[in-house]
Parts: sequence; structure tokens; C-alpha cells
Amino acid sequence: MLASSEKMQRMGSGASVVLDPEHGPEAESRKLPSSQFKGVVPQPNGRWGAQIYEKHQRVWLGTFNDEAEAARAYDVAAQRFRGRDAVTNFRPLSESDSHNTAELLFINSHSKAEIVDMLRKHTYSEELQQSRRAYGAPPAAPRRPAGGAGGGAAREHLFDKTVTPSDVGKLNRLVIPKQHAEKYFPLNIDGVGSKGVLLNLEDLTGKTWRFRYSYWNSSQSYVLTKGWSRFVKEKSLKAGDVVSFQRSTGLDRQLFIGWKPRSTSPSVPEVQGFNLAGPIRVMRLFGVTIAKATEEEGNKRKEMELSPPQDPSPLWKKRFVGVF
DNA sequence: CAATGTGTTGAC
DNA sequence: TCAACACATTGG
Repeated sequence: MLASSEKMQRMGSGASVVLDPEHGPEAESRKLPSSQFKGVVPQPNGRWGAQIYEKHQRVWLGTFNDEAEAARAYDVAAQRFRGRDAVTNFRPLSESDSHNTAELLFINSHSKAEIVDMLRKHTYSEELQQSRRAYGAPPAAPRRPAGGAGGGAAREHLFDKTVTPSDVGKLNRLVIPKQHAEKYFPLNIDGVGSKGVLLNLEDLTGKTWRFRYSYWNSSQSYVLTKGWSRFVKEKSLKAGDVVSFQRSTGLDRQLFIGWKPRSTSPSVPEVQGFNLAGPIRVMRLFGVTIAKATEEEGNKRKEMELSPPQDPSPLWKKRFVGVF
């Protein structure tokens, strides 16, 4: 929604910078050349440092030979620290582009500390590259039919959901329980501003399913929307069936989706360790108790202005040492 | 010794 | 929040 306001941004002041009005020979090269990029500061040795501020404190993002490289580092950090509407040097990263989408998801899937660490070690690009193979993977990325045991990386089970009638109804959406959504599919951090991303998940047949994943402010819930109905249709999903989400533990963090039929047990359903407990009623999130009714249609409750699910960044008090 | 990045200040 | 600046600390 705010995309239009993403102008950009060279620092205004830079233009008129007076390059050292030398008084005379005495005026040594004392002044360092200031950068025209936001978050970039000159280093005595001619290199460039990148930094971002958070809560009155500077977070050092490392040093770089190339000024623009430092600026990009700042942009990445800004994206992670401040979300979609961060003011950046280059990026407005449109989420409609699957390529950028992948990067946004990558960024938001890592802690601030992790992102900063990558920037400082100059490994960000490399790690992003790997993540691309899992997420917004272009059709060019073929995958093994993940079937059997063998070979590749193992999968870790993320979570399951027993689908509700509305999950398989005409609404074309699957509600992902908040607790799981925020743990495994982190979206943009400032409550609003996240328009969702595309998730690629592979099923047992090796087919890749692409779902739009976003947060609905109106219902305070995370949902899979676009693409979901096709999955429901093809798998003939019915209320009570269980869908499960897994992820490769390998370097490529390919996501997988599976499902199994409803348990035959009439009372408390339970299948092979699957958590088939009923709908969530109450949960605590970051110390806030959240009441959540059963997923029903006319559940039009007023928005209750929860504190945004802000990343609890614990380790940004002073410096971050040994945090990684 | 050179490079890094922290301490600190003042402008915005 | 932010960059400028000085320099203590780090690392080879």
C-alpha cells in the first residue's frame, strides 16, 4: 500500500557537500569524505563502514571496500530492522516480484543478529543464494521427488493443522495458527505493512505448490490464500483432515506440505503423533494472552490492537558478543 | 602496525 | 536517529 511512497533517497545533504575548502597546506586531509549513502560512514583507511541505529544504539554492520556495497548492507539491515517502509539507499524490493519476495522472506526468516552477522562476514549474498533454492525458486529449480528415505537432507517436521470447515470451504484460505506462523513462517515484522509473500511447498509427488502467505489484520491471523483452493481440490481435503508442514534441514530449506485423512476416532482425534487437538482457544504470545475463537465465519470481532508481534530482539542491549 | 568499530557529541 | 570525529581495542 505504501509502495508508491517509496521514493529514494540519496541523502539530500550530500549534493552540496563542500569538499574541503582547503585553507592552505596546513589543512591536512583531516576530513574524511562523507558518504552519499545512508548508513555509510568513511573509515580512516579509505574503506567504508555501514551502521544502523536501533533504540539509541549503533549496530555496526561491518566495513566494505566499496561504498555502494556498504550501502546495500545497510539496506538489508534496514529491511530487517524496520520492515517494509524502511528508508533505504537502493531497495524498494517489490513483493510482487518473486525474486525479491524470496529475499524478503529470507531476511525475515533470520534474526537481526543473524543478518548482521552475515553482513559483517560478507556472507549475506551467499546465504541468500542458497535460500533462493528453497523459497521463491523459479521453475528452473527441479527437485527430487522427495520420497524415500534416501539421500538428501532430512526433513524436520514443523507443524500440523487439522483443517477446519472454513479452511476447505469457499474462502480459499488456510488459517495458520499464529504460534506456528510466527515461529516457522515469520512475516514482516511491523504488524502492518506486510503484504505477504509467496511460499513454495513441495508435496509427496514432487509437485510444487505455490501459496500466497500473508497476515490479515482484520482477523489477526496468518493465512495461505492464493493457490490454496487448488490444493484443497486436488487433494480432496475435507474438514478434519490434517495438513503438515515440513522443511528440509539441509542447506536448502525446501518446504514440504503433506496431508492425511481425518482420524476415524469420533472423540479425541489422534493420529500417529499428529496433534489433532481441537481449535486453539487461548494462547500466550510474548506475554500477551490472546483469546482466539474457533474459526468461524461471522467471527467479526473488533480489532483489539495487540501489541504488534515485534521480534523480541533480546540481544541488542549493548553489544552482541558471542550471540551467534 | 594497520584496521576495526566503539565512545561520544551535536545536529536534526 | 543519524553522521562526524577521535581514538581505544583488536588482530595479524
